[in-house]
Formats: sequence, structure tokens, C-alpha cells
Amino acid sequence: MQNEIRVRFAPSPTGYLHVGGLRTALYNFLYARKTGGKFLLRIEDTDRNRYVEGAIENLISALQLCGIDYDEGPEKEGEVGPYLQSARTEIYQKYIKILLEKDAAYHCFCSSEDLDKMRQQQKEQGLDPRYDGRCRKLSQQEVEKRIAAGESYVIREKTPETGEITFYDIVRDKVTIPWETVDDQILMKSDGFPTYHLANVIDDHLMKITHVIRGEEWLSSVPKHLFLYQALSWKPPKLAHLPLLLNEDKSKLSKRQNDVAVEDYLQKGYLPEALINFIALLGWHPAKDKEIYSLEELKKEFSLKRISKAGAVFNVEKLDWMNGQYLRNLSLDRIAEAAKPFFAEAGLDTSNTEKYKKVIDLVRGRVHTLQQIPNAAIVFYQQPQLDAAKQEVADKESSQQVYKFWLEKLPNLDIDSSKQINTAIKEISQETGVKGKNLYMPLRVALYGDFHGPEIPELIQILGKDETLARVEKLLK
RNA sequence: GUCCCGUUCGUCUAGUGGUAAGGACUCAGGAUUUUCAUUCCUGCAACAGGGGUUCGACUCCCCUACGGGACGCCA
Repeated sequence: MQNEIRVRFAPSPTGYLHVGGLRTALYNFLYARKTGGKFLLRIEDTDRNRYVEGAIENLISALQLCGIDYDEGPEKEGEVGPYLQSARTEIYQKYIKILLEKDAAYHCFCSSEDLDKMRQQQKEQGLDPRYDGRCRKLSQQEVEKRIAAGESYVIREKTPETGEITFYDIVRDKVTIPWETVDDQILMKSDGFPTYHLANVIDDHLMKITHVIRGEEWLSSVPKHLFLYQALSWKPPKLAHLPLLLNEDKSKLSKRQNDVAVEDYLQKGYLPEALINFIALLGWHPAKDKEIYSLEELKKEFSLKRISKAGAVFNVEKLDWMNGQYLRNLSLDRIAEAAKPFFAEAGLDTSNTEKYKKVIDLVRGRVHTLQQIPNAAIVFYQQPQLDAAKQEVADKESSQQVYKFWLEKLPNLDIDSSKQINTAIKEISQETGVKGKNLYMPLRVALYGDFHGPEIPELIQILGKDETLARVEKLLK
């Protein structure tokens, strides 16, 4: 068990699950499943200003919907909990003390205003905005005095001022960063809560995390983290920084340009199966040239070594195609179930299960999202409205003739037999002399309300004999 | 601005010194379909640029350009 792989997804509860976060969670999850390791969920809720009611539940349910379950986490306590950072503050206090003792951290009494001013000045002078270390050299006595006087303070990391650090990343290989460009990061805020950097390192260690798989935006803070591991004499985990998910213009995927919440995509009618498949292939590629992967298959195929380095544009067109694939190939029951909320939203009644399933089966191959299904299905629940062009077709003499013959023949047909229906159509053609477009268009207009659409027998089989007769009759002059 | 990371068809990508640079989405054309959708076939389309190294570079090294990320008492 010593060598068991342990990974984690550590989101902050900002209200929704970001698709980038979903991918990070997915890769962690897949790696754990592939290797027989453990996947933990840890909530990074150390910023009480950003706390959002219900966000944690939301996060968990979004993961669940996508088939990602965790082995340890909130509501699933393991041995290294609690899994909410807000419940771990004493732990951080303890290690801050150690860091202070080891001279790896120091008190800083600069106020936010001081810092803002400092950065402003640095900017004006064309310097890089970073902490100038003015509290770094405060004497022990002075620190104690100012604390006693009730001054508010933060704890900063005392990173080296010279030299450089080199570390290995599974995705990027060797990365070297000069220490002089690494800021004295705040580890503990004046409210006593840790920042990400502190909490993250401590928790990863205490939770025995072996691999940190996270977004590339963290790559430049790695030295700050490694410094802490070193100061505490801890062995750092292996690192894998994932390429970013991008907008069309190649900037980091953002709300301004895209839907970013998993729930947005679900609400738009993308199946979780499709979303997962799509996102898995954004920044990772299996050894084979295959595109459609179930979660089970991904668990078998996944490998950190095949993660790519460059950012990936979130291309909705391909998602649409992929969702279409899932719409067609998943079981009818699954799709029927998934489409229900969309019917409810459209005010369509699904209580006639037999009819509902027939409708879904007919329509699912013609759309790309669940959301488009009700619109394509509505004619099976309501009389189609004909616009002028369609009415004109219905009014044509040849159409009227076709309708007349239909009303005669239909009552005697077994409509479950597509063959009988097709035969009848041929007979009508012979009897009326109408054929091709003029034969089929009026029928489709009458039954479906459009020039283009499903085949006539399928339409009749869903509508039933009575409704079919009624719709044709209605157009007869 | 500084540091870091990146760069193969429009997009997602395969490729690891010798390939006609492969697949997928999109798009175009065709076949099937009474129509539409589906499906199938065909086609268009890429190694950012410049130097090296090498018998030989998409693959290795350097420089340039471009793109992105990080520089918060946010994560």
C-alpha cells in the first residue's frame, strides 16, 4: 500500500463546475482508475469572500452526473480528512509555526493599501510588480511588539533571493525558474486562513497525494510549493501540468466568450457521456486513432504520457458531432430518459410512453442535442401549422387528389406494416398519375408540416390512423 | 514589462532522424435515400521563420517571431 497512487481534484466552490475543472477531475480520476489508486475530492474553500451557498453540492452532483466518483472526500470520509480546507485551519496554523521556526517564513505587516501603493509605484518606475521584502528583515522583538500592539499581519514565505530551481513535470519535462522572479508568497492571510499555496502543499502531503495533476496556470507557482516541501523536509509529489482549454481566439477559456459551466452544457442538451468523451480528447490522445470512447474504455486507455503540451481550443462543432453520435448509439431508454426534462420544458406530454419512445427513436438521429429534440418532435403532439408555401402545395389539384385517395385507402391498411403503406402510395400514384415530388410532398406537408422530414410510414406509425386521417382531412377542400 | 510554457491542415490531433506527413470535426463534390437527416466514398487543407548538427530533419540544438500562462491577504 506504500506505493498506492493517490490523486486529487481540489476545486474551490465558486458555484459551478468549470469544464476545465471537469477535465482536470477526469484526468485525475482516470489515472486513479487506470492504476488502481485512489481519487480524492478536496474542497479548497479558504477564501471566505468567495464562498457560494450550495456550491459544494453542486460540484459533487456535476461530477456524479458525468460518472466521476471519488474514493475519499466530503460525505465520504477517509483516514486523512477532513476534506474541506475550512475545517483544517488548526492544521495550517501548526505548520505555519514550524515554518516560522525554521525561518522559512516571516511576519509581514504591510496592509493591502501599502501593497497596492507599492505595486503602483513599481509600475510607474517600469519595475516588475512584486513584494519588495520590506518586512523580511524585521527583528524578532519588533515583530513581537507589533503583534502585541494588535497590528494585523500576514505570513509570507521566505524564498531564496538568488539561484534557480529546476523541477520535472511529467508533461513538460524539465522546467527551470530563477528564484529572483519568485515572490515571497503570502501563506497565511490576516484572517488566519491559509492561501492556496500553503493549504495545497500541506494537504497534498498529509493526504499522501503522489501525483498532482492540475492546470498549467499553476506551473509558475511550483517553486513556491517546492520550497515549502523542502522547508518541511517532505517529499514532493510528482507533477503533471495540463495544457489549458482555450477560446476560439486561443485565450484561456472564459465566460465572456464561451459557456464554461458543465451544467450549461448539460442544459443545452449535451449528454454527459459525450461531454466527457469530448473533453478527454482535448489535451490527451489514445494510442489508436479512435474518437468515441466510453468512460470505461477511457479508464483502460488513459496514460499521463500521452497528454499534450499545447493548449486546446474548445471546439463546439466537434462536440455537436460527438453528441450526435451518442444520441444515435446510446440505448433508446437512456436517450428517452435524458430527453424528458427537455420535453417538460417545452410543455410536451410524455406520459404515453410507447408513443414517446417511438418519437425519440425517430427524432434522435436527426438532431445534435437533446434540446433540439422537442422542436423536431412537436408535430407529433400538435397539429402542424402550414405557412403560405406549404398551404399552396396542399391546395394544388394533384395534392387534393392524392389526399382523396388516401382517405379511402388508409382505413383498410395495417399501418404497422411499412410495406403496406408503401404499396398504397404506389397504388395512388398509378390511380392518380401523380408521382415523385408531387406525390410525397403533399403527404409530408399534411402529416409533418414540412417539405423535408422522416419517411411517410414512420410518420403514420407514430401518429396513428385516426390522427393521420384527421390531418389529411383537414387539408381537403 | 519580467519569468515560464507552447507552436503539425481552420479546429482536435498521430508522428519521436529516412513517411506519398496519418486520423477526426468543419467545408466541397458524389453515392444511397421519394425529401431531409443518417450512412458511405472522394476531395480541399498543415510541420511558424532562420540558422546549425547529420549522409538525411516535422522529429535534436540555438536564435527570432507569434501565441498563451503567471506575476493578488483568488484559487
